[in-house]
Amino acid sequence: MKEKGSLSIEEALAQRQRRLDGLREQGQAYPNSFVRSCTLREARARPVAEDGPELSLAGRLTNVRTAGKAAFANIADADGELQLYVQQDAAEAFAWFGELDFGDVVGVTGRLFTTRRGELTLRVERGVTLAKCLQNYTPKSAATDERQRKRRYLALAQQPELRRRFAARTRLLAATREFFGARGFLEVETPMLHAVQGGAAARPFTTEHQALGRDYFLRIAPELYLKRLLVGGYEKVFELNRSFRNEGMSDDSDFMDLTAEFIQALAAVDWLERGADFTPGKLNFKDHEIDCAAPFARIALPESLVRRHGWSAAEVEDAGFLAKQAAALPGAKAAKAQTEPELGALQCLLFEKTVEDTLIQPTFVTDFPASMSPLARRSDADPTRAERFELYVGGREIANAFSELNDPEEQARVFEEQAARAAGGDAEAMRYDEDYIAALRYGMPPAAGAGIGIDRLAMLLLDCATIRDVILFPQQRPEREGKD
RNA sequence: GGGUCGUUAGCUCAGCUGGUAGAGCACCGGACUUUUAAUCCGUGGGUCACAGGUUCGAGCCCUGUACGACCCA
Repeated sequence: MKEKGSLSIEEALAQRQRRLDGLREQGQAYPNSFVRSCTLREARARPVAEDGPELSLAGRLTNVRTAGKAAFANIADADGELQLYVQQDAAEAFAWFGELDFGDVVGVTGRLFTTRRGELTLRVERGVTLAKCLQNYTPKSAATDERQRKRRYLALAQQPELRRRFAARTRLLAATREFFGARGFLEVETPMLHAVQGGAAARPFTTEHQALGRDYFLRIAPELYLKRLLVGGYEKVFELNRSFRNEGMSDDSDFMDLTAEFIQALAAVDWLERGADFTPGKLNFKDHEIDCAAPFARIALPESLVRRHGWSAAEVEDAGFLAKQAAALPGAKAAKAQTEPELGALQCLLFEKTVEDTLIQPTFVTDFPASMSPLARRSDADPTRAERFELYVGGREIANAFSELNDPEEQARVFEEQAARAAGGDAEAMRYDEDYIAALRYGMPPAAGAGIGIDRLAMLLLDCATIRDVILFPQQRPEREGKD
């Protein structure tokens, strides 16, 4: 089936198809299995001898170099790569090899030898096509970032370093579990579908339960369920799983958010701050070197505004003054802040808009307004403040921690305020959760808890500028059909 | 949702003042039995995102649409 001239992409795909048809005619084109002697990485440790044992190896064809009556090729498996050598003397294997295309998944059998240039190579005696690649597969041409995320499987197949990145992410998850496990925390799973919106300030996705005939929300946080478990007698629990937020996509947030949320009874928030000891030494993130070895900086939220803008301590506690400053900011939130000037909301807004980005080195931000912390315990010293901190690294919030509000009557009042905001049109406000109040009324021990944004932590550790680079299948608009 | 920029071969990109489409790599054919981003020789490959408009003539100018990137919301 020789062609004159070169092939258009359509013709090249048709040729792959014809070759598959040929395999079908010969028998099973998609063999049930292939028994390999070892992985390609393991093969590199095997003894090399022309009279040595036969090895059966498998992988995807990544490169071919023909040389007349012989050919060299490379195959790659999950974590290794090896060169193949096929020569015309092995007639059957040579003929089989001639029908291969880039990207085919193959199994080969032969003996190892070392080439003149010192490259460990398998001399192929027999070969079998395990899965024909019917798509264009051009390993030497780099695809765009966008395409790589949409066809992640293709990018993964062609880039071992990308596979290593996601393997590193998985190790981060395992390390997180080990960290909590070693400290006596029990991993739990709490509901993904919530009947009542709560646990965080965010707009949820809604869904419908057919049999129950009512709407549910994809959870925005597991927090209220973890606290129910403290009422149930557990003292240390954590959950490592996703929450879902119905918000715009950005470099910092996917709509799915992987968090490690944990809570410990009989602890206060300062325990959490002392516990942030599992970080590595120095990190390179974007253009910054981040030093995680030194003690983390610590600053009160209002003080951060003083330092950033040179405002006085009195001014940052003055809602009227802050409203004027907020009005100078672009955007709808600023406009909203003007119509509803609440001191805590203004402090948080200005912090978020003007300070957050500047917190490159690890920094604990404390003294969040109680009004913006509906599930946190108020400070005994200053009831306008919550016993809460957030950890910022690389200009992003990595963790949010606080002493838990366990007074059912105060929590009920807070829920009423939240419900009133919701009724006023605030889509992110919590709703009154009767069952949660009922649980608190049985008595929840004092406790402290936190949530760590694992996706963002992965960005830091792996030096990725966008969250889409640490999520295997990030949310994307669907690719248009008909394009290969 | 708003602003800016972009969309040309399978991939990455050129394309002048509006004058009938280019390169590298990939692919295909030929040579080569230890090559390795193999090398050498050769031939193809295009609805210039889509739809209109201006013009003797549009990849290029104008309008709209789709998709994407960045910034803002």
